[in-house]
Amino acid sequence: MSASVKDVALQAGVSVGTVSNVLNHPGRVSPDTVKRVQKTIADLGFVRNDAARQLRAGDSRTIALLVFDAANPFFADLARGAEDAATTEGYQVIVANTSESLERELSYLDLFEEQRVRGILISPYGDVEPRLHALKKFGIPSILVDRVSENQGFSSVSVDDVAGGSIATEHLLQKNRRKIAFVGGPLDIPQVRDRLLGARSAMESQPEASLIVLETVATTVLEGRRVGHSLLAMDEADRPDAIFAANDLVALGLLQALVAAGDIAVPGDIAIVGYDDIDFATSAIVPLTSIRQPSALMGETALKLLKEEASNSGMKPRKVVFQPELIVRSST
Amino acid sequence: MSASVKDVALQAGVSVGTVSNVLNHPGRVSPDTVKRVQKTIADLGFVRNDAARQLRAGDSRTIALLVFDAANPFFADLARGAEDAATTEGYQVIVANTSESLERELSYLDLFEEQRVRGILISPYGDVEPRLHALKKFGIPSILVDRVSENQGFSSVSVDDVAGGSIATEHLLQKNRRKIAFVGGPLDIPQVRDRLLGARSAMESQPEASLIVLETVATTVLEGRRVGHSLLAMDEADRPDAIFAANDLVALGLLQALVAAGDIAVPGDIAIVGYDDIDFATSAIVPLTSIRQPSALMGETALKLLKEEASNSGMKPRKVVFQPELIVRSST
DNA sequence: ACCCTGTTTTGAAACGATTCAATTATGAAT
DNA sequence: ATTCATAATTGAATCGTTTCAAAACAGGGT
Repeated sequence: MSASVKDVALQAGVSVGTVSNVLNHPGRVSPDTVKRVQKTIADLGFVRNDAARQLRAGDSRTIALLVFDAANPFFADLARGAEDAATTEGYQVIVANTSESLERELSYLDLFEEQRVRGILISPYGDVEPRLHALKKFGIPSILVDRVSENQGFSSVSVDDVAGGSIATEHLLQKNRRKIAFVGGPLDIPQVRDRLLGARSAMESQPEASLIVLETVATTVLEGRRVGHSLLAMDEADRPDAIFAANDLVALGLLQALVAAGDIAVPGDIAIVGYDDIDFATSAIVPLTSIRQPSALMGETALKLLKEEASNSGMKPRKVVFQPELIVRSST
Repeated sequence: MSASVKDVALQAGVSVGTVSNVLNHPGRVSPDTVKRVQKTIADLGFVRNDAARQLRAGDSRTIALLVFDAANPFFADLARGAEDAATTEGYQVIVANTSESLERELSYLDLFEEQRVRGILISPYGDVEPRLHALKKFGIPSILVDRVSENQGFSSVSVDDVAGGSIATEHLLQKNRRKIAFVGGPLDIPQVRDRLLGARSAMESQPEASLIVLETVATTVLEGRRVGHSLLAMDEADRPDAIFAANDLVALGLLQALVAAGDIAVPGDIAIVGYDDIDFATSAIVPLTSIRQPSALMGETALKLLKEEASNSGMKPRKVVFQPELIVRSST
């Protein structure tokens, strides 16, 4: 169907080795020959077969990025950061989305292993560390993104979520809120757990304040809206006067439900803090106070760590932890 | 480094052909042998090398999705639709983002060609049809997404953007707006051009109404905000009383700039219509009237078309055109 | 003419899975 | 015991590239 090096070699009157050299080490070939071969390549429409190249070379130039919610702009930003860094390093990034399915997460990891990708950037959903360990032994390194390794086995790029949760909650306490609700879930997701942990620790400074937890099945706009409606149905006396949402999507969902109803004012009745500071937090119906994470920078950093680990497999895992930042807007 | 079929064959006391059959046609192998080989595979930690398989087989199970703005939730939704459909069809989707760079767009297409992907779903940014034609001749079909083929050469899944632009503008006219601004760009992007075209045609029914065009360099929140600020700086008498934004990102940017300033009311002074009806339109500072496109369904449909074309290369290009839908919210 | 050095070019081997024609094993029927 | 059909297994050939030791070539110095 399509031309191979052999065809090019034949047509150009050189050997296959020379064609390959023109492609990969043009310096080793005389200028005349380079020109002639290149012309033939153009004439025949030859395109290198990457599968064959990779088979021979043994390694690929592809890095996989696996996230569990591509619809979250936080991950979109992170992906962009990683992609930009990859381009300058000569790698290409493929992004895969597991949509919060453990099954898909594992099946993508299988796929990446078959494809012998150069490395994996992963924001894990389930408990994949054992699987990642196997991959590492196999020669495929991983970097955890937005989460630290449970047992120090992997390098990671994350934000101090405990600190973030604490900052957010302190901010609410400082605004004289005393009945705080944490909305997010599932609670076994480390990001969510840590943010809640931070919230709890901040509560200790105010013994008369209380924290309730409203768990969701996912950190999405839809779930936020659902909880918002349940708050509306609540007896007014029992309602919290502040909400710390596990991320901005949940916070926006809450806003939609609460503000649309009209009889709950934000921040008058309920103050809301989100998390991630996505672009859309600024333009929300009530501009959202949020905890900013340096998403693109995180992606970029993760890619750089991965690059080093891919070329030097004996490295000790490193942990890069960014500090979160409170961005105050109208919602508090 | 890692075990190959040969190693497995040796260890299990069978031939490589048998190992391959266990992997691909287990029915042809006796149950005992299957069991024994599978045990050996597990013991040795054998993982099939996809490059070798693809080299031999000649075709891959990978479909590429190329978009020019992965940060736009519209494309995230579209990607999810395509991915879901792909999973059920046994394909895998890799997503690549060109960030509105023509150079990157072409370089990704080169990459996909080298990788011999099964097909390409592309929402083109630049004028890539000639390139796609070459790819087709090479055996790699493409489906245009969110845009129709200039010369009928490719199948496409799109929304009638002219109709969408027309509906949006009619809605504004019906709300008694007479000085309408179209904000978006660059104007050589077909989606933008068509929406403007639709707007122009709707204007014809109202000779005393006027349409001005404020071109942007990209359809992003940032550009929307920029135009918003320039509107603020405008003499009040000259200001439009309605805006049709080329997409929701631009509309949200406009909202941020206009509403934050406080002296322009939406929709009081200026009504705004966006396009795409992304999730965040609902929770915008002024919930946004928008033109809805069935994004996930479009992704799904595109993948199905591609699948058919990949298995039957002689097909006539088909065009699927969805109708856009006006979603009215507070911003008008 | 010959040797030496450095530059180009060659072509067979290797990467690892799949295929398929050929071979061997199995067992039922005579 | 022999034949025959069917099932199971084999292993060499193949895909297209890269590598690398060896061969060919060029040209300067004696």
